[in-house]
Amino acid sequence: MHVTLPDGKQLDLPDGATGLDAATAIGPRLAMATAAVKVDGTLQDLRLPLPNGARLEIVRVGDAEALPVLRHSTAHVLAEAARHLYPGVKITIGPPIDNGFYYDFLFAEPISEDDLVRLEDEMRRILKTEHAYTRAEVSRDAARERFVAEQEPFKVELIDDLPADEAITFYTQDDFTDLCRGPHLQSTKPIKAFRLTSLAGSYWRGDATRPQLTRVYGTAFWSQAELDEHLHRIEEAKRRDHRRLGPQLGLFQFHDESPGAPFWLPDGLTVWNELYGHWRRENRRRGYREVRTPIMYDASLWKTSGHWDKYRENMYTLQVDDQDYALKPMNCPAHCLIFGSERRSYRDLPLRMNEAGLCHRNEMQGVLHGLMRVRSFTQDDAHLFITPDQILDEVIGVMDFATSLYELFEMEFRLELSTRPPVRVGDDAIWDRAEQALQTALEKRGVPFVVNEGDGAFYGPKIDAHLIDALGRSWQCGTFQLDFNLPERFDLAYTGADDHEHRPVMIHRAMLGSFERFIGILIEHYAGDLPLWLAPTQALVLPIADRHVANAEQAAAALEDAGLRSGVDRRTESIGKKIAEAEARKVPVMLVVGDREAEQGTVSVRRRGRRDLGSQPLAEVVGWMTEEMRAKKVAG
RNA sequence: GCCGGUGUAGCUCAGCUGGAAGAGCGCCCGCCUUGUAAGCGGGGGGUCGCGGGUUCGAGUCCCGCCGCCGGCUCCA
Repeated sequence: MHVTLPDGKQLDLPDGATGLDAATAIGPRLAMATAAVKVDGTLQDLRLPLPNGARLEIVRVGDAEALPVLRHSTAHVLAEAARHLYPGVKITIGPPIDNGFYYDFLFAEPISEDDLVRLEDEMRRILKTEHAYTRAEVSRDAARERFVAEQEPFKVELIDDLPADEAITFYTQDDFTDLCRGPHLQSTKPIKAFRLTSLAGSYWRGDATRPQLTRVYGTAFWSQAELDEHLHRIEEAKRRDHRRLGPQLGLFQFHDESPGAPFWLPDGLTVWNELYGHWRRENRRRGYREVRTPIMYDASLWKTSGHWDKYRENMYTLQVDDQDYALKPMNCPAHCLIFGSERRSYRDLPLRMNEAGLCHRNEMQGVLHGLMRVRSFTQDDAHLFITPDQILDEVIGVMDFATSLYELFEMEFRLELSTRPPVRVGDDAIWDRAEQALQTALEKRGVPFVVNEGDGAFYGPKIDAHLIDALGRSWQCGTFQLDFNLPERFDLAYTGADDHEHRPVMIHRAMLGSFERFIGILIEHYAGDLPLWLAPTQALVLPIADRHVANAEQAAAALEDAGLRSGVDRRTESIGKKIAEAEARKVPVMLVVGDREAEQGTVSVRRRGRRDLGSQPLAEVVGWMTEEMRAKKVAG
């Protein structure tokens, strides 16, 4: 048999040769450094036989591509350490994840963060000796027998649930054997730079009705330097955390008296209003008409919409005069009422209705997270009432709108398409059409996306857009959902060209997700250094000495007249201190005025994060600031 | 909601095995009148998250509740 190497050369090998055999044939040093192999582009264990004619690539120790292998192997050492230290612990699964790995255990007694140190020490002790990872294919009965004997019920359950045709493999290092698909390193030797980072609860198979496990998170890198850099990056990212920056910059705050509900302070509300202004102008430009609907409704509305049955635990309900009411968790039923309030013609469609709608959802206490997940938030919502023929054009329009917003802020996003679930409403013809439209819209944008088969809502397929926070956590912001259900429930109709009544299709659309969440992402994205057009104070005038205050106030007044948010630092402090504090407040433009400037009729310009840029007439400053604001530039 | 952690001055934090609540920054007052990242001196400020308990004595130990942090689950 033969395989093809990345340089195009063919390598002849005996039948049944493994990845490691191939590496050995190339050179013994390469064989020693092999972590895994890529067969036709997919990562595979180096112990597996190679298929004839495959494209083969050796992935070496030190390659970023093999990091998941290193981390997975490290997770096994963690499990071994846990077995040594806590006899009777039940092991479950321990996969590599984006920035590390975890292993879920069921401990007889709860463990705390102090135990992470003990576990790490035991791992280091194990790693003092090099242990080979050996792979063994075993029969289902033998595998089952082993874990029954070891009293590992979770492993037994995993084996029982494996498809009948799937081979069962064990990996062993030292005295520890785990049910595992692999791939793994040749030995523990490359495991040097690792750290157990945190402890968390998790549910067996993500099911809250099953036993709660203890998850130990860790990470591993090929070198200590890379590990240190990673840990350092996390520390840096914490500085960008909007929950720290927001209160520090006086943007918003939280109070115990209303958990999960942000209080917007004057500077934060300025950011909010600028964002809202941009959003509503863009909506109008793209043919949306803005509405505003109540936040409290009679329960009958939620019975019509289906929320009363399906979503009630998440809603705030209340009784007024013996009537059931609820605060709205979504705006769609309100918009359906508006649509249904008059006879609609096909000539009225698409009818695009947008609302910055204040919604309340009773989120579980443990999931609240700064501005990212709150109980009271303002969705940048819209509903498009359309004919089935308009699905494609409107989906393209919505995608275009949303991506233009993300691009304005130079933010990266990830798109996901969710298709029909097994249980659903609407006939297959319209699902075909809808899924096709979403896919076409995605392809037209030319951006990569992942497909989550069967993950759509029962009422229609959707596209979700995720943005990433400072710590790499992903938050769903954009969501574009087709809906065949609500128009039915609200008995919505339009008169077609044929003079018959037809059912419209609805598109639910949020792009920012909510103003709260998006501003949270913005703060982290810019590390608080908001672009000029969003900055609460755009220019701060800094008098050198008290005698320059009047001059400074004139300058600030002129800036205000030009529509620029400005202020004066009137305190009797050194200019160095005033600058230091303006920098800390993230003010984009600092204008210094002293004797020289008074004489010349200028101001000295300093931009955030930069040095003295020299003096200019104030009119010139107003000119470029106005232009920068109009163009919504992200950096000056 | 669940698991683990955590809560001390406006902020960041120290406070050992229970024995008179502290520091730096901010704030207030005074001096300095200042040229591009923090001038000097003085002063005020705390029901130690809340409620019980143990103790001669609790910031410290125990129990309950609340908030926050890291996750699980869910979602904008």
